[in-house]
Amino acid sequence: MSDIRLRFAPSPTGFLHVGGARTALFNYLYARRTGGAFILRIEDTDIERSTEESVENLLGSLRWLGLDWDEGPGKGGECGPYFQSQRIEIYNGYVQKLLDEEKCYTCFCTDEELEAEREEMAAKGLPPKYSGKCAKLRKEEVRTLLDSGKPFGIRFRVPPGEKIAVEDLVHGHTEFDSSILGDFIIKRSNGFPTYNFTCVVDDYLMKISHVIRGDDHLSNTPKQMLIYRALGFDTPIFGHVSMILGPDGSRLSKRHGATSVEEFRNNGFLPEAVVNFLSLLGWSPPEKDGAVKEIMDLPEMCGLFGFDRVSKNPAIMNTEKLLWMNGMHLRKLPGEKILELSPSLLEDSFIGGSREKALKYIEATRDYYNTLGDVTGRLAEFAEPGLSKELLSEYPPEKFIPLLDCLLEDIHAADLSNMQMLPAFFKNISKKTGLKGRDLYHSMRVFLTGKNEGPEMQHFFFVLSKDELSARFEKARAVLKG
RNA sequence: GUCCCCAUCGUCUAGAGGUUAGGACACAGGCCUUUCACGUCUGCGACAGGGGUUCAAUUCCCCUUGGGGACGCCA
Repeated sequence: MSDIRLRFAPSPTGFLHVGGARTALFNYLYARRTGGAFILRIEDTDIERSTEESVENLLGSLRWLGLDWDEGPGKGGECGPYFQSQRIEIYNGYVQKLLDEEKCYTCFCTDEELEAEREEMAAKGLPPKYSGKCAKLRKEEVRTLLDSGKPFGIRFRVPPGEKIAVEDLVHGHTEFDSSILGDFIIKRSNGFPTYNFTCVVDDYLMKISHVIRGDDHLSNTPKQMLIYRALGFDTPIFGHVSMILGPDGSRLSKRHGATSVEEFRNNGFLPEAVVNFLSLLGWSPPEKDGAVKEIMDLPEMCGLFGFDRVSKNPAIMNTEKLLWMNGMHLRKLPGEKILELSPSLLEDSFIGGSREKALKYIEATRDYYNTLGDVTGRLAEFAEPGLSKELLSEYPPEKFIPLLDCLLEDIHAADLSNMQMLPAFFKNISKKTGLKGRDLYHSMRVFLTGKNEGPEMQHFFFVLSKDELSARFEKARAVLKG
């Protein structure tokens, strides 16, 4: 195994978002591509918002997508624990180190004070950064406040006027000036350290070589660089992947419809399609023989992925293409697999619990599938129709009763077990009755299904048993005879 | 407001100074076909605007505009 180590570090405060899923995917792909390790770390330092259910959901979504991790929850690993909430002692040690070196300080400001300060800055048209008030506190003052039991947080002392350069894998060279940064909290008054601090400590301790995350963290990076410096850690390679936006170009949110992996799963999408679709949001596979192969499975993507082809632009989520792509993946699946994914198919009254019939039905209708929901969506077309005189009014008895007679006679001896045999069967019926084209096929469709459209006629003869075919044709004959 | 990022068809994107600006989804039409779908073919459709640099800019630089992000004791 190489020294390349990547991680996905979500906070368990909700479902796995498509943006997060894609970040996880890019990390996974690069790790697999390079023979490195893919680590999952749960960033649950916000005890207010982190929930156990979110953790379970996150893990479930990741597993469903097929993004298996080498180290992390349920897997263990040398750099654990992988829940930040279990690493508080570790962070405290580093906070103390910084405190001893006076690279951070205690802050006694209350939320109200900070809020007032921000408003004041905003009113003056200044960037709302912390004034550094508590940085000026004398040791004795701090002592007194501490003794009085006043709550306090720990702030990182940002050195002013420093240039902070980030060489980003996707954005290239980016520079920040530390002066735009206010001293920021690295440890809350409730004792829990904050993201920018834990992230640095863990990425270092877990020997992360590449930090691949969302664009929204780009402006956090200078803060983290400062912490790396203060702690004397080497910095990893950064790569900031663009955001995924909603159809209106704004940040993706609930009002944009399905945005979580969970929802796509529930809506009949396949993990291979979701992963495939997400991979193409911000990455393009290299051309091969002048063409791009867009439909890929995870191993194929692993073989092709690289940050040289990751785009800087934010991407708007287009569900239409996902739908198409899902169909591509779904239609490729063997019938058994589709049946396994659509267990309710067996409960249908037409299928009657018969695996054999279900598989025949799948073979006959698979070209119509885009989502798993479409699998059962065609059943109504196979159900026994309620035929009436009005429905069959287009079909004069003198012309079509001979057809039904002929069908009823020939069905028994015919081999309907193979769809390839059916064109010959129909040809023979056509020859005997003199009916062809629409007269022949459309009438059979209506007699059999009571509908004007649906799968090809041969599919019905393939799926329906001879008894069912006979029964339906007999019924149609009875209605025609009136 | 300040700082950072981004800017090619409606959408995802290829392009890395000279291309009829390519592909995919969607859309329209043709073919296949009893219908719909699948498949296939064709069409529609873009370099945000303005300045530079250059013999030559979609491509490099600057400005504007637009979008996004950060400026939290959220991550």
